[in-house]
This record gives sequence, structure tokens and C-alpha cells, in this order.
Amino acid sequence: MYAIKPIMEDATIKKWLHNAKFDALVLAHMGITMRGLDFDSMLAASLLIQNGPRIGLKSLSIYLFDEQMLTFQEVVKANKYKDFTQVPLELALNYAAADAHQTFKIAHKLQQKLETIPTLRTLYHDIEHPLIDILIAMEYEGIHVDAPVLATLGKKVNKELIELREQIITLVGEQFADINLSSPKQVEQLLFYELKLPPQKKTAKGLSYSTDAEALSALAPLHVVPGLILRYRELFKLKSTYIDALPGYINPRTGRVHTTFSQTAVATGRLASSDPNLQNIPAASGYGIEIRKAFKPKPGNVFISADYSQIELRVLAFLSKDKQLVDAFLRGDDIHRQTAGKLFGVDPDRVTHQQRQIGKRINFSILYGLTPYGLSKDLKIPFADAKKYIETYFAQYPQVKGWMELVVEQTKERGYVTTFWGRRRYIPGIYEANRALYEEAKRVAINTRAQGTAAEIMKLGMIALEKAFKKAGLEAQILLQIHDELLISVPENQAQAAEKITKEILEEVTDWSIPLAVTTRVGKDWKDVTK
DNA sequence: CACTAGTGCAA
DNA sequence: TATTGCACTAGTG
Repeated sequence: MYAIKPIMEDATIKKWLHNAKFDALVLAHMGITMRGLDFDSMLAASLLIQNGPRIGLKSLSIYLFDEQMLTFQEVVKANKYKDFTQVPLELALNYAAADAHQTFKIAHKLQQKLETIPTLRTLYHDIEHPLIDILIAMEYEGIHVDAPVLATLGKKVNKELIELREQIITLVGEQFADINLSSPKQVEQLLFYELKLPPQKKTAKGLSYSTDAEALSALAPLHVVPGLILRYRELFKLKSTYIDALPGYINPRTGRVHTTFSQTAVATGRLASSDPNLQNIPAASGYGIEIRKAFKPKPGNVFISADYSQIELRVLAFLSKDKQLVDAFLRGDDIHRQTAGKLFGVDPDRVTHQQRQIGKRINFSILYGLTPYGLSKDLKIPFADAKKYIETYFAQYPQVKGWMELVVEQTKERGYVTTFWGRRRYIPGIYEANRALYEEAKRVAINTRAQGTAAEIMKLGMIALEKAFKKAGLEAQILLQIHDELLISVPENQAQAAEKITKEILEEVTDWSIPLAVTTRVGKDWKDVTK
């Protein structure tokens, strides 16, 4: 009767569907409470699943099909449907129900197991579980997006896009009047086959010549078109992803945008934001920053932004106990300036702006496991210079290197890397014979310990802050978390008090030998409180 | 609708 | 041959 018949015996299907649909129904009728409950189970399950044998949550509904291990798409194919629209609604619903059912079935067992692993148990009860209600409140509150502000910006951007397109077509000829400048394939054809410009590099999969920003920049001195495409791309990105898309997320009932924060999407323990992603709203580029002007607090309120400065470097200092790094933070020094001083062998006070930029760049990339090749490309400097900078860095901060080696050793012993509060990330690549994969695994392990620990500090900060707001009787509400930054909304007459509490609480999350530093700003829109 | 590739935004 | 994500468009199935 059902299209999934080839996968299971009919009797099994019927029984299973009954349970699945029943569970789905029960869950669906539990509303917000359901989210707490269902999500709680999901979270416990995912802490173990995600960190154990690698079964993606996405595969959960398929997991119980056992040996078959079919994806939805494969089922569609196996049943010879022309396309997705031909799949009976019944089947689609069965899959949706299966997700809920399997989660329900697996949750209890996994939660029991969670309790037997002390570090994960603490992580769950002290951090992840208390965070659930805070995230729900953030999502529920939402954030006001001023659509007219975006529309005005959109008109400006659109005008420039049309002009750019006309310029480009005038330059390359009317035979390209129909070109789609958003198609990498068509741009590739234009640049490398029509204009015969020299290809700079292949794409990631090596299937074509890259037309990305790096390649276009390299071509810019040879021809005017690449530069124009570069500008076109920048504006098109802005318009399609932010200006045009954001208003579509405004909830008609609340008039606000309600993102979803996922606690189980990121392997390091960071949060992820989606539908829309409010963790990647432009912060730097020319028109880009204008987008942030459209994010406003509700009437009578102001925004407070609070960001941990150099949190990952402070985590690195604490975990590595590197004397130079630790002392710098204890003295409250400008860490980028200090690094530059060490790299160039000059007194920190005499570091030039450009030298400091390089110091900043290296501090920033060190936890990514930068290579001389990568650094030389990033800074556009000779390979040998890049190599020397990195060597000098490790010579000046010797315990950082030792710490990195220790992380790698521990990862090999256990098969997984841990954060300070005990989150695990399994790193199978640490046993790789293939050099490139092994090197990548080492970078992942090192970065995970630092990034993950920083993420935990922020989560603890959020929990403590919500509690403090409540205790102080402030109507302050956290709206967004952008990894090392919080965006808070508060009635204007409570702004000063809330700002003070925010800074104090966030800085007191740890009692480490390294101080945490939090910068706060008060403003009337998101741009106002952005660095 | 699901999926991939290419691209680009954030921390 | 630099970490972690998400989303957009084009293009295919």
C-alpha cells in the first residue's frame, strides 16, 4: 500500500507507522513545551551521537531502516518517481513522522548513557540544558527589521547593479546581452574563453576555472571587466541574501524576525543560526554595514552590544600557560601590538600600524593552524617571509607550540579532543596515513579545543547574565548571540544599569588566571553598536 | 523538492 | 596548502 514497501515488510510498516504517527501527533500538540522536551531529548542524543560513532542526526530517520540506509532521495529513485512532486504525500509524511519517532525511541537510552560520562553529564546539566530556555526566549522575542530601510538601500544597490551590467555588456559586446552574471559557469566562459584572460586557479572540485573574488582581483589589472564583475558580485550578494531575503522572514503576527538557534549543529559547540542566519549579517563592507541599520530595538528600548575581546587568544593563553601570552593579558597589553613587536624585533611602542596589522592577522590565524603558504597568500607576501613570521611567532610564544603538540597527543590517545568543560569531538583523521588529511586533523583538533572552550564561556555568560537581569529586576533581553558577541535589548532608562551588569557578569564567568575583557556599547540600531 | 557546485557573508 | 557555520543562485535529477 505504501510506497516504502520495498524497504520493510508490510506488517512492520503498519506497526511502525502507527507508533511514528502517534508520537508525531503527541509532539506536535505539545507546542513550546514540546520543544523543551523534544529538544532536550534531541540534545542529549546528539551530544552522544554527534560525538560518538558518526551517525548524522539527519540520518536518524534512515538509521532504523538498518542495512538499507536509504536517504529520502534514494527512496524516490528506487520507486521510480519522476521527481519529488510525484511522491505521495503519505510517504513524505511517513518520513516526517519517522524523525519524531526515532528521536523519541533513541533519546531515553542515550540520556541514560549520558549520565554515566561525568564530563558530558556536567556539560549537559550545567551548560547545554540551562541554555535551552534562554535560546527559546531569544527566538521568541525576535528582532525588529525595518523593511523600508532595506527597501531604500535596495533601490540604490539595484540602480548600481543595472549600471554595472550595462557597462559590462557594452564592453564585451551585444552577443553577451543575455549573460547571467550570477552564473559562475557563464562568467567563466566570458572571462577565459571569450576574453581569453589567463585562468588563475581551478575551483575546489577542479571542474572549472574559478571566478571567485581572489581570481577576479588578480585579473583586475589586465582588464576592466573582472573588476566590474567583482563589484557586481558584491552588490548582488548584498541584495539577494540580505536586502531582498530578510523582509520575507518577518513574522506577520509579531512584525519581527525570529531566527532559529541550533545547539547541535556545530561540532565545536558553537551555536548556529538559521532561517535566517543572523550570525552573518554584514559588518564590514561599504554598503554592507548599512544592513545593520535596519535592525532596531522595539520602541522605548535601546541596544546593548557586549563582546568578549580576543576570547580565543585568552583561552589559548590560559590553556597553554604560555608566559609571554599570559603576562601580556595580565598587564592588559594590546596583544596584536605585542605580537608585532616580537615578530619584527621592535619595542611594542614603536610598532607601526602596518606591523600591528600583520601581528593581528597572525594572532587571528594561529589557531586555524596557518601554514606558510596560507599566510603568504593572505598577506600577499613572499612564502619565505610568511614562513619566518610563523617560526618567529612560535619562538616567541614557545609554550603555545608545546600546547598544540599536547592536544595532538591527547587526541591520539583518546580518539577525540575535548574542550575545557569536557565536550568531545572525535577526530578519526588523527590516525590518517595520508599526510594532508593528518595535518588537517591536527588543525581541527587544536582549533576545536580553543573555539569550543570559548563557546562554552559565552554560553555560561549567557546563563549567568539572564539570571542577573532577572535578579536586578531589569527588563533586558538577549536577542542574538554572534559567537563572541551578544546583542541585548533594554528599556532606555535601564540601559546604564544593564550595561554595567552585562560587563561585570560576562567578565566574571571564569575565575581563571587570565582575565576576560568585555566591551559594551549602547545604541539605537545594530550598526550603532558595531565596532 | 533534494542535491551539488560555486561563491561569499560572519566570528 | 587556514577553523566553524548558513544561504544564495545556477544547474541537474
